[in-house]
Amino acid sequence: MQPERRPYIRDSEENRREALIAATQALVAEGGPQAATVRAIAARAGVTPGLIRHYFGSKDELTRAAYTALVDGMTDKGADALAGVGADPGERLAAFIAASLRPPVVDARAVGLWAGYLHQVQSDPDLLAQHELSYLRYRDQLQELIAGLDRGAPIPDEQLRREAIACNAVIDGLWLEGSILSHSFQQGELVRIGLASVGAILGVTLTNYPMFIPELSGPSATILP
Amino acid sequence: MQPERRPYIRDSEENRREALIAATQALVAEGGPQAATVRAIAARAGVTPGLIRHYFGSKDELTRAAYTALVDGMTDKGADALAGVGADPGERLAAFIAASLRPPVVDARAVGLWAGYLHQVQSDPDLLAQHELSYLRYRDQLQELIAGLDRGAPIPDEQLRREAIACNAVIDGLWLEGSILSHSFQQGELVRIGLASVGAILGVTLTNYPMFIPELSGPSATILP
DNA sequence: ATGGCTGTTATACGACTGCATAATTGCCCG
DNA sequence: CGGGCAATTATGCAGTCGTATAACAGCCAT
Repeated sequence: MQPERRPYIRDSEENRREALIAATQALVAEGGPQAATVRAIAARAGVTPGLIRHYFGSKDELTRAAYTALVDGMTDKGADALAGVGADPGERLAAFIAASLRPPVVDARAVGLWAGYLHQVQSDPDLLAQHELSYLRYRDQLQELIAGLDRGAPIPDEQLRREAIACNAVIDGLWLEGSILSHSFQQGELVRIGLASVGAILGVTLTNYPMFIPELSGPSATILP
Repeated sequence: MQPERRPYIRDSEENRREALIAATQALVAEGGPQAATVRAIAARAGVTPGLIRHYFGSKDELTRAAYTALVDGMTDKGADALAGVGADPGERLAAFIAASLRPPVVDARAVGLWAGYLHQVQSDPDLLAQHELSYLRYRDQLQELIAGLDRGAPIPDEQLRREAIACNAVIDGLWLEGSILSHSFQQGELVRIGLASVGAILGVTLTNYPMFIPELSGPSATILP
Protein backbone atom coordinates (compact mmCIF):
# COMPACT_ATOMS: atom_id res chain seq x y z
CA MET A 1 0.00 0.00 0.00
CA GLN A 2 2.19 2.77 -1.30
CA PRO A 3 1.08 6.36 -0.71
CA GLU A 4 -0.84 7.35 -3.80
CA ARG A 5 0.19 10.24 -5.98
CA ARG A 6 -1.94 13.28 -5.42
CA PRO A 7 -4.62 13.75 -8.08
CA TYR A 8 -4.89 17.14 -9.71
CA ILE A 9 -6.64 19.03 -12.45
CA ARG A 10 -5.02 21.30 -14.95
CA ASP A 11 -5.80 24.97 -14.77
CA SER A 12 -5.06 28.10 -16.74
CA GLU A 13 -1.86 29.99 -16.19
CA GLU A 14 -3.81 33.05 -15.11
CA ASN A 15 -5.71 31.18 -12.44
CA ARG A 16 -2.60 29.57 -11.06
CA ARG A 17 -0.70 32.82 -10.93
CA GLU A 18 -3.57 34.59 -9.22
CA ALA A 19 -3.99 31.82 -6.68
CA LEU A 20 -0.31 31.84 -5.82
CA ILE A 21 -0.22 35.61 -5.50
CA ALA A 22 -3.32 35.63 -3.33
CA ALA A 23 -1.88 32.93 -1.10
CA THR A 24 1.36 34.86 -0.75
CA GLN A 25 -0.43 38.05 0.23
CA ALA A 26 -2.62 36.28 2.75
CA LEU A 27 0.34 34.64 4.43
CA VAL A 28 2.42 37.81 4.56
CA ALA A 29 -0.56 39.70 5.96
CA GLU A 30 -1.14 37.18 8.70
CA GLY A 31 2.33 36.14 9.73
CA GLY A 32 4.85 38.35 8.03
CA PRO A 33 7.33 37.45 5.32
CA GLN A 34 8.76 34.57 7.33
CA ALA A 35 5.40 32.82 7.22
CA ALA A 36 5.28 32.93 3.43
CA THR A 37 7.43 29.90 2.67
CA VAL A 38 7.17 28.15 -0.65
CA ARG A 39 5.54 25.18 1.02
CA ALA A 40 2.99 27.27 2.90
CA ILE A 41 2.14 29.29 -0.19
CA ALA A 42 1.68 26.19 -2.29
CA ALA A 43 -0.45 24.52 0.35
CA ARG A 44 -2.78 27.51 0.60
CA ALA A 45 -3.03 27.78 -3.14
CA GLY A 46 -3.90 24.10 -3.33
CA VAL A 47 -0.84 23.03 -5.29
CA THR A 48 2.65 21.69 -4.65
CA PRO A 49 5.73 23.88 -4.24
CA GLY A 50 7.13 23.02 -7.62
CA LEU A 51 4.49 25.11 -9.34
CA ILE A 52 5.95 28.27 -7.86
CA ARG A 53 9.15 27.67 -9.70
CA HIS A 54 7.25 26.65 -12.79
CA TYR A 55 5.22 29.86 -12.99
CA PHE A 56 7.48 32.38 -11.35
CA GLY A 57 10.97 30.97 -11.69
CA SER A 58 11.81 31.72 -8.08
CA LYS A 59 10.15 32.69 -4.85
CA ASP A 60 11.67 36.12 -5.14
CA GLU A 61 9.89 36.77 -8.38
CA LEU A 62 6.60 35.63 -6.87
CA THR A 63 7.15 38.02 -4.02
CA ARG A 64 7.64 40.90 -6.41
CA ALA A 65 4.55 39.96 -8.36
CA ALA A 66 2.52 39.86 -5.17
CA TYR A 67 3.69 43.33 -4.21
CA THR A 68 2.90 44.69 -7.64
CA ALA A 69 -0.59 43.24 -7.39
CA LEU A 70 -0.99 44.87 -3.99
CA VAL A 71 -0.14 48.40 -5.03
CA ASP A 72 -2.16 48.09 -8.21
CA GLY A 73 -5.19 46.99 -6.23
CA MET A 74 -4.82 49.85 -3.80
CA THR A 75 -4.72 52.35 -6.62
CA ASP A 76 -7.90 51.00 -8.12
CA LYS A 77 -9.94 51.26 -4.97
CA GLY A 78 -9.42 55.00 -4.88
CA ALA A 79 -11.11 55.40 -8.22
CA ASP A 80 -13.86 53.01 -7.18
CA ALA A 81 -14.82 55.26 -4.31
CA LEU A 82 -15.49 58.08 -6.75
CA ALA A 83 -17.59 56.01 -9.11
CA GLY A 84 -20.94 56.31 -7.38
CA VAL A 85 -20.95 59.92 -6.21
CA GLY A 86 -22.08 63.10 -7.89
CA ALA A 87 -20.18 66.07 -9.22
CA ASP A 88 -20.02 68.26 -6.11
CA PRO A 89 -16.28 68.73 -5.37
CA GLY A 90 -16.69 68.63 -1.60
CA GLU A 91 -18.77 65.50 -1.78
CA ARG A 92 -16.26 63.80 -4.03
CA LEU A 93 -13.37 64.63 -1.71
CA ALA A 94 -15.36 63.45 1.29
CA ALA A 95 -16.21 60.18 -0.43
CA PHE A 96 -12.56 59.62 -1.29
CA ILE A 97 -11.46 60.17 2.29
CA ALA A 98 -14.25 58.14 3.83
CA ALA A 99 -13.49 55.17 1.62
CA SER A 100 -9.91 55.19 2.87
CA LEU A 101 -10.88 55.24 6.52
CA ARG A 102 -13.18 52.30 6.88
CA PRO A 103 -13.07 48.63 6.01
CA PRO A 104 -11.93 47.02 3.86
CA VAL A 105 -9.11 49.54 3.66
CA VAL A 106 -8.86 49.93 7.40
CA ASP A 107 -7.95 46.39 8.30
CA ALA A 108 -5.31 44.86 10.49
CA ARG A 109 -4.33 42.40 7.79
CA ALA A 110 -3.90 45.14 5.23
CA VAL A 111 -1.46 46.95 7.50
CA GLY A 112 0.29 43.68 8.16
CA LEU A 113 0.69 43.08 4.48
CA TRP A 114 2.01 46.55 3.92
CA ALA A 115 4.47 46.29 6.80
CA GLY A 116 5.60 42.86 5.71
CA TYR A 117 6.80 44.24 2.42
CA LEU A 118 8.44 47.33 3.81
CA HIS A 119 11.95 45.92 4.06
CA GLN A 120 11.89 44.44 0.62
CA VAL A 121 10.66 47.77 -0.66
CA GLN A 122 13.51 49.58 1.03
CA SER A 123 16.19 47.24 -0.23
CA ASP A 124 14.90 46.62 -3.75
CA PRO A 125 15.11 49.73 -5.97
CA ASP A 126 12.51 48.27 -8.27
CA LEU A 127 9.95 47.84 -5.52
CA LEU A 128 10.82 51.23 -4.08
CA ALA A 129 10.03 52.83 -7.41
CA GLN A 130 6.69 51.05 -7.41
CA HIS A 131 5.93 52.25 -3.91
CA GLU A 132 6.76 55.81 -4.80
CA LEU A 133 4.65 55.62 -7.93
CA SER A 134 1.71 54.31 -5.96
CA TYR A 135 2.09 56.91 -3.22
CA LEU A 136 2.34 59.78 -5.64
CA ARG A 137 -0.60 58.51 -7.66
CA TYR A 138 -2.78 58.46 -4.56
CA ARG A 139 -1.56 61.87 -3.50
CA ASP A 140 -2.14 63.30 -6.94
CA GLN A 141 -5.71 62.05 -6.91
CA LEU A 142 -6.09 63.80 -3.59
CA GLN A 143 -4.51 66.98 -4.89
CA GLU A 144 -6.80 67.00 -7.89
CA LEU A 145 -9.84 66.71 -5.67
CA ILE A 146 -8.52 69.50 -3.48
CA ALA A 147 -7.88 71.71 -6.50
CA GLY A 148 -11.46 71.16 -7.57
CA LEU A 149 -12.85 72.72 -4.42
CA ASP A 150 -14.39 76.16 -4.64
CA ARG A 151 -12.46 78.29 -2.18
CA GLY A 152 -12.83 81.85 -3.39
CA ALA A 153 -9.30 82.85 -4.32
CA PRO A 154 -7.23 80.60 -6.61
CA ILE A 155 -4.65 78.43 -4.86
CA PRO A 156 -1.01 78.36 -5.94
CA ASP A 157 0.34 75.00 -7.02
CA GLU A 158 2.96 74.89 -4.29
CA GLN A 159 0.32 75.34 -1.62
CA LEU A 160 -1.82 72.65 -3.23
CA ARG A 161 1.12 70.30 -3.04
CA ARG A 162 1.65 70.94 0.66
CA GLU A 163 -2.06 70.56 1.34
CA ALA A 164 -2.13 67.23 -0.46
CA ILE A 165 0.88 66.00 1.50
CA ALA A 166 -0.77 67.02 4.75
CA CYS A 167 -4.15 65.50 3.95
CA ASN A 168 -2.48 62.33 2.78
CA ALA A 169 -0.58 62.18 6.06
CA VAL A 170 -3.75 62.50 8.13
CA ILE A 171 -5.36 59.70 6.20
CA ASP A 172 -2.26 57.52 6.46
CA GLY A 173 -1.93 58.05 10.18
CA LEU A 174 -5.59 57.37 10.90
CA TRP A 175 -5.46 54.31 8.67
CA LEU A 176 -2.45 53.01 10.52
CA GLU A 177 -3.57 53.29 14.11
CA GLY A 178 -7.17 52.65 13.24
CA SER A 179 -6.18 49.34 11.74
CA ILE A 180 -3.86 48.26 14.51
CA LEU A 181 -5.93 49.47 17.45
CA SER A 182 -9.35 49.15 15.91
CA HIS A 183 -11.01 48.55 19.25
CA SER A 184 -9.79 51.91 20.52
CA PHE A 185 -12.01 53.81 18.11
CA GLN A 186 -15.77 53.93 17.84
CA GLN A 187 -17.72 53.12 14.70
CA GLY A 188 -17.29 55.95 12.26
CA GLU A 189 -14.96 57.88 14.50
CA LEU A 190 -12.07 57.61 12.09
CA VAL A 191 -14.14 58.90 9.18
CA ARG A 192 -15.50 61.77 11.23
CA ILE A 193 -12.07 62.80 12.47
CA GLY A 194 -10.59 62.45 9.02
CA LEU A 195 -13.22 64.62 7.37
CA ALA A 196 -12.98 67.24 10.09
CA SER A 197 -9.19 67.36 9.95
CA VAL A 198 -8.90 67.58 6.20
CA GLY A 199 -11.61 70.21 6.22
CA ALA A 200 -9.71 72.24 8.79
CA ILE A 201 -6.46 71.99 6.85
CA LEU A 202 -8.16 73.16 3.67
CA GLY A 203 -10.48 75.68 5.29
CA VAL A 204 -13.67 74.03 4.06
CA THR A 205 -16.49 72.03 5.61
CA LEU A 206 -16.66 68.33 4.77
CA THR A 207 -18.65 66.99 7.69
CA ASN A 208 -22.05 67.82 6.27
CA TYR A 209 -22.16 64.73 4.11
CA PRO A 210 -23.78 62.36 6.57
CA MET A 211 -23.97 59.54 4.05
CA PHE A 212 -20.30 58.87 4.68
CA ILE A 213 -20.67 57.98 8.31
CA PRO A 214 -20.56 54.19 8.18
CA GLU A 215 -23.90 52.58 8.74
CA LEU A 216 -24.01 49.86 11.37
CA SER A 217 -24.22 47.10 8.85
CA GLY A 218 -22.94 43.56 9.05
CA PRO A 219 -19.31 42.55 8.83
CA SER A 220 -17.63 44.00 5.80
CA ALA A 221 -15.66 42.29 3.15
CA THR A 222 -11.89 42.42 3.15
CA ILE A 223 -9.60 43.34 0.33
CA LEU A 224 -7.47 40.38 1.24
CA PRO A 225 -8.03 36.86 -0.01
CA MET B 1 47.48 23.16 13.91
CA GLN B 2 44.08 22.87 15.49
CA PRO B 3 41.72 25.89 15.24
CA GLU B 4 42.19 27.80 18.44
CA ARG B 5 39.35 28.52 20.78
CA ARG B 6 38.16 32.06 20.53
CA PRO B 7 39.49 34.28 23.35
CA TYR B 8 36.99 36.37 25.27
CA ILE B 9 36.62 38.68 28.23
CA ARG B 10 33.92 38.52 30.83
CA ASP B 11 31.44 41.33 30.96
CA SER B 12 28.56 42.44 33.14
CA GLU B 13 25.11 41.04 32.60
CA GLU B 14 23.79 44.51 31.85
CA ASN B 15 26.31 45.16 29.13
CA ARG B 16 25.70 41.84 27.49
CA ARG B 17 21.94 42.25 27.51
CA GLU B 18 22.19 45.75 26.09
CA ALA B 19 24.57 44.66 23.37
CA LEU B 20 22.31 41.79 22.33
CA ILE B 21 19.23 44.00 22.32
CA ALA B 22 20.99 46.68 20.30
CA ALA B 23 22.22 44.11 17.80
CA THR B 24 18.71 42.71 17.46
CA GLN B 25 17.20 46.12 16.81
CA ALA B 26 19.84 47.04 14.27
CA LEU B 27 19.33 43.85 12.32
CA VAL B 28 15.55 44.08 12.34
CA ALA B 29 15.76 47.70 11.24
CA GLU B 30 18.03 46.90 8.35
CA GLY B 31 16.76 43.60 7.07
CA GLY B 32 13.54 42.76 8.82
CA PRO B 33 12.86 40.00 11.32
CA GLN B 34 14.25 37.32 9.02
CA ALA B 35 17.66 38.97 9.17
CA ALA B 36 17.77 38.81 12.95
CA THR B 37 18.94 35.23 13.34
CA VAL B 38 20.64 34.10 16.51
CA ARG B 39 23.92 33.79 14.69
CA ALA B 40 23.70 37.24 13.12
CA ILE B 41 22.69 38.82 16.41
CA ALA B 42 25.51 37.16 18.27
CA ALA B 43 28.03 38.11 15.61
CA ARG B 44 27.04 41.76 15.71
CA ALA B 45 27.09 41.80 19.48
CA GLY B 46 30.56 40.29 19.40
CA VAL B 47 29.68 37.03 21.13
CA THR B 48 28.64 33.52 20.21
CA PRO B 49 25.01 32.38 19.83
CA GLY B 50 25.00 30.44 23.07
CA LEU B 51 24.96 33.65 25.06
CA ILE B 52 21.50 34.49 23.79
CA ARG B 53 20.14 31.42 25.40
CA HIS B 54 22.21 32.08 28.49
CA TYR B 55 20.85 35.58 29.05
CA PHE B 56 17.42 35.43 27.52
CA GLY B 57 16.47 31.77 27.57
CA SER B 58 15.27 31.85 24.00
CA LYS B 59 15.36 34.03 20.94
CA ASP B 60 11.71 34.83 21.42
CA GLU B 61 12.37 36.35 24.79
CA LEU B 62 15.19 38.43 23.36
CA THR B 63 12.85 39.68 20.68
CA ARG B 64 10.34 40.78 23.27
CA ALA B 65 13.00 42.52 25.28
CA ALA B 66 14.17 44.35 22.18
CA TYR B 67 10.67 45.57 21.44
CA THR B 68 10.17 46.73 25.01
CA ALA B 69 13.41 48.66 24.80
CA LEU B 70 12.22 50.24 21.55
CA VAL B 71 8.92 51.59 22.82
CA ASP B 72 10.48 52.75 26.06
CA GLY B 73 13.08 54.68 24.12
CA MET B 74 10.50 56.29 21.89
CA THR B 75 8.52 57.47 24.87
CA ASP B 76 11.53 59.14 26.39
CA LYS B 77 12.41 61.16 23.34
CA GLY B 78 9.09 62.98 23.49
CA ALA B 79 9.89 64.35 26.89
CA ASP B 80 13.41 65.22 25.79
CA ALA B 81 12.06 67.55 23.13
CA LEU B 82 10.29 69.58 25.79
CA ALA B 83 13.28 69.86 28.08
CA GLY B 84 14.96 72.86 26.51
CA VAL B 85 12.02 75.09 25.60
CA GLY B 86 10.21 77.76 27.54
CA ALA B 87 6.74 77.90 29.03
CA ASP B 88 4.78 79.29 26.08
CA PRO B 89 2.15 76.62 25.22
CA GLY B 90 2.34 77.15 21.49
CA GLU B 91 6.10 76.97 21.51
CA ARG B 92 6.06 73.77 23.54
CA LEU B 93 3.60 72.12 21.17
CA ALA B 94 5.61 73.25 18.17
CA ALA B 95 8.81 71.87 19.69
CA PHE B 96 7.14 68.54 20.36
CA ILE B 97 5.91 68.25 16.79
CA ALA B 98 9.14 69.42 15.21
CA ALA B 99 11.15 66.88 17.17
CA SER B 100 8.96 64.10 15.79
CA LEU B 101 9.37 65.21 12.19
CA ARG B 102 13.10 65.34 11.71
CA PRO B 103 16.01 63.02 12.29
CA PRO B 104 16.71 60.98 14.29
CA VAL B 105 13.00 60.19 14.57
CA VAL B 106 12.40 60.50 10.85
CA ASP B 107 14.69 57.74 9.68
CA ALA B 108 14.25 54.88 7.27
CA ARG B 109 15.75 52.44 9.74
CA ALA B 110 13.37 53.51 12.47
CA VAL B 111 10.39 52.81 10.25
CA GLY B 112 11.95 49.52 9.28
CA LEU B 113 12.34 48.56 12.89
CA TRP B 114 8.77 49.51 13.65
CA ALA B 115 7.41 47.60 10.68
CA GLY B 116 9.55 44.59 11.44
CA TYR B 117 7.86 44.17 14.77
CA LEU B 118 4.34 44.79 13.55
CA HIS B 119 3.37 41.17 13.07
CA GLN B 120 4.72 40.07 16.38
CA VAL B 121 2.83 42.95 17.95
CA GLN B 122 -0.38 41.87 16.30
CA SER B 123 -0.06 38.23 17.26
CA ASP B 124 1.33 38.62 20.76
CA PRO B 125 -1.21 40.12 23.20
CA ASP B 126 1.60 41.15 25.50
CA LEU B 127 3.37 43.18 22.83
CA LEU B 128 0.08 44.59 21.61
CA ALA B 129 -0.61 45.92 25.07
CA GLN B 130 2.81 47.53 25.08
CA HIS B 131 2.18 49.13 21.72
CA GLU B 132 -1.15 50.51 22.84
CA LEU B 133 0.37 51.86 26.03
CA SER B 134 3.11 53.58 24.07
CA TYR B 135 0.70 55.03 21.52
CA LEU B 136 -1.67 56.34 24.15
CA ARG B 137 1.17 57.80 26.18
CA TYR B 138 2.39 59.76 23.17
CA ARG B 139 -1.12 60.87 22.31
CA ASP B 140 -1.80 61.93 25.88
CA GLN B 141 1.32 64.06 25.88
CA LEU B 142 0.02 65.66 22.72
CA GLN B 143 -3.44 66.16 24.18
CA GLU B 144 -1.98 67.79 27.27
CA LEU B 145 -0.02 70.22 25.14
CA ILE B 146 -3.14 70.98 23.13
CA ALA B 147 -5.18 71.53 26.25
CA GLY B 148 -2.57 74.00 27.42
CA LEU B 149 -3.13 76.27 24.44
CA ASP B 150 -4.95 79.54 24.98
CA ARG B 151 -7.90 79.43 22.59
CA GLY B 152 -10.52 81.75 24.08
CA ALA B 153 -13.38 79.44 24.94
CA PRO B 154 -12.71 76.27 26.98
CA ILE B 155 -12.56 73.04 24.99
CA PRO B 156 -14.63 69.98 25.92
CA ASP B 157 -12.68 66.83 26.71
CA GLU B 158 -14.27 64.88 23.89
CA GLN B 159 -13.13 67.46 21.36
CA LEU B 160 -9.64 67.48 22.84
CA ARG B 161 -9.50 63.72 22.38
CA ARG B 162 -10.49 63.96 18.72
CA GLU B 163 -8.00 66.76 18.15
CA ALA B 164 -5.21 64.73 19.71
CA ILE B 165 -6.07 61.73 17.54
CA ALA B 166 -6.04 63.89 14.43
CA CYS B 167 -2.78 65.66 15.26
CA ASN B 168 -1.18 62.36 16.12
CA ALA B 169 -2.31 60.99 12.78
CA VAL B 170 -0.76 63.87 10.85
CA ILE B 171 2.53 63.36 12.62
CA ASP B 172 2.42 59.61 12.08
CA GLY B 173 1.66 59.94 8.41
CA LEU B 174 4.36 62.51 7.79
CA TRP B 175 6.81 60.43 9.78
CA LEU B 176 5.99 57.40 7.72
CA GLU B 177 6.31 58.73 4.20
CA GLY B 178 9.01 61.18 5.17
CA SER B 179 11.12 58.30 6.38
CA ILE B 180 10.51 56.00 3.44
CA LEU B 181 10.66 58.62 0.69
CA SER B 182 12.99 61.05 2.34
CA HIS B 183 14.33 62.26 -0.99
CA SER B 184 10.86 63.39 -2.05
CA PHE B 185 10.75 66.12 0.58
CA GLN B 186 12.91 69.17 1.00
CA GLN B 187 14.83 70.00 4.13
CA GLY B 188 12.40 71.18 6.77
CA GLU B 189 9.38 70.63 4.59
CA LEU B 190 7.96 67.96 6.86
CA VAL B 191 8.26 70.17 9.93
CA ARG B 192 6.69 73.10 8.15
CA ILE B 193 3.78 71.06 6.86
CA GLY B 194 3.29 69.39 10.22
CA LEU B 195 3.19 72.66 12.11
CA ALA B 196 0.84 74.24 9.59
CA SER B 197 -1.52 71.27 9.59
CA VAL B 198 -1.72 70.88 13.34
CA GLY B 199 -2.23 74.60 13.62
CA ALA B 200 -5.07 74.45 11.12
CA ILE B 201 -6.74 71.57 12.92
CA LEU B 202 -6.54 73.39 16.25
CA GLY B 203 -7.25 76.84 14.91
CA VAL B 204 -3.99 78.35 16.12
CA THR B 205 -0.75 79.55 14.56
CA LEU B 206 2.34 77.42 15.11
CA THR B 207 4.49 78.45 12.19
CA ASN B 208 5.89 81.57 13.80
CA TYR B 209 8.54 79.68 15.74
CA PRO B 210 11.32 79.76 13.18
CA MET B 211 13.77 78.05 15.49
CA PHE B 212 12.10 74.77 14.65
CA ILE B 213 12.93 74.82 11.00
CA PRO B 214 15.90 72.48 10.80
CA GLU B 215 19.14 74.27 10.22
CA LEU B 216 21.29 72.91 7.42
CA SER B 217 23.74 71.24 9.73
CA GLY B 218 25.81 68.13 9.22
CA PRO B 219 24.51 64.60 9.26
CA SER B 220 22.48 63.87 12.35
CA ALA B 221 22.76 61.06 14.80
CA THR B 222 20.40 58.14 14.69
CA ILE B 223 18.39 56.64 17.48
CA LEU B 224 19.47 53.25 16.30
CA PRO B 225 22.70 51.53 17.28
C1' DA C 1 49.35 31.43 43.54
C1' DT C 2 45.50 28.53 42.77
C1' DG C 3 40.95 26.30 43.28
C1' DG C 4 36.49 26.72 41.65
C1' DC C 5 32.45 29.14 40.13
C1' DT C 6 30.18 30.58 36.03
C1' DG C 7 30.36 33.28 31.95
C1' DT C 8 31.48 31.89 27.41
C1' DT C 9 32.50 29.03 23.52
C1' DA C 10 32.15 24.80 20.76
C1' DT C 11 29.69 21.17 18.78
C1' DA C 12 25.84 18.48 17.45
C1' DC C 13 21.06 17.61 16.16
C1' DG C 14 16.50 17.73 14.03
C1' DA C 15 13.51 20.67 11.51
C1' DC C 16 12.88 23.62 7.92
C1' DT C 17 14.30 26.57 4.03
C1' DG C 18 14.57 27.39 -1.34
C1' DC C 19 15.77 25.06 -5.32
C1' DA C 20 16.92 21.60 -8.92
C1' DT C 21 15.63 17.56 -11.32
C1' DA C 22 13.17 13.34 -12.33
C1' DA C 23 8.82 10.95 -12.59
C1' DT C 24 4.02 11.02 -13.48
C1' DT C 25 -0.52 12.09 -15.42
C1' DG C 26 -4.27 15.04 -17.03
C1' DC C 27 -5.91 16.72 -21.17
C1' DC C 28 -5.84 18.58 -26.06
C1' DC C 29 -5.60 17.17 -30.73
C1' DG C 30 -5.59 13.95 -34.23
C1' DC D 1 -10.10 6.66 -28.60
C1' DG D 2 -5.24 6.85 -28.04
C1' DG D 3 -0.49 9.42 -28.71
C1' DG D 4 2.15 12.97 -26.89
C1' DC D 5 3.13 17.26 -24.84
C1' DA D 6 3.21 20.06 -20.95
C1' DA D 7 1.26 20.95 -16.43
C1' DT D 8 1.83 19.02 -12.07
C1' DT D 9 3.73 16.18 -8.50
C1' DA D 10 7.46 13.71 -6.09
C1' DT D 11 11.98 13.30 -4.45
C1' DG D 12 16.45 14.74 -3.13
C1' DC D 13 20.02 18.09 -1.73
C1' DA D 14 22.82 21.64 0.39
C1' DG D 15 22.28 25.27 3.46
C1' DT D 16 20.44 27.58 7.59
C1' DC D 17 17.40 27.90 11.32
C1' DG D 18 16.79 27.59 16.76
C1' DT D 19 18.11 24.95 20.54
C1' DA D 20 20.28 21.66 23.65
C1' DT D 21 24.36 20.06 25.88
C1' DA D 22 29.19 19.55 26.83
C1' DA D 23 33.74 21.51 27.14
C1' DC D 24 36.60 25.27 28.14
C1' DA D 25 38.68 29.43 30.49
C1' DG D 26 38.56 34.07 32.60
C1' DC D 27 38.37 36.02 36.92
C1' DC D 28 37.30 36.37 42.03
C1' DA D 29 38.10 34.57 46.64
C1' DT D 30 41.16 32.77 49.41
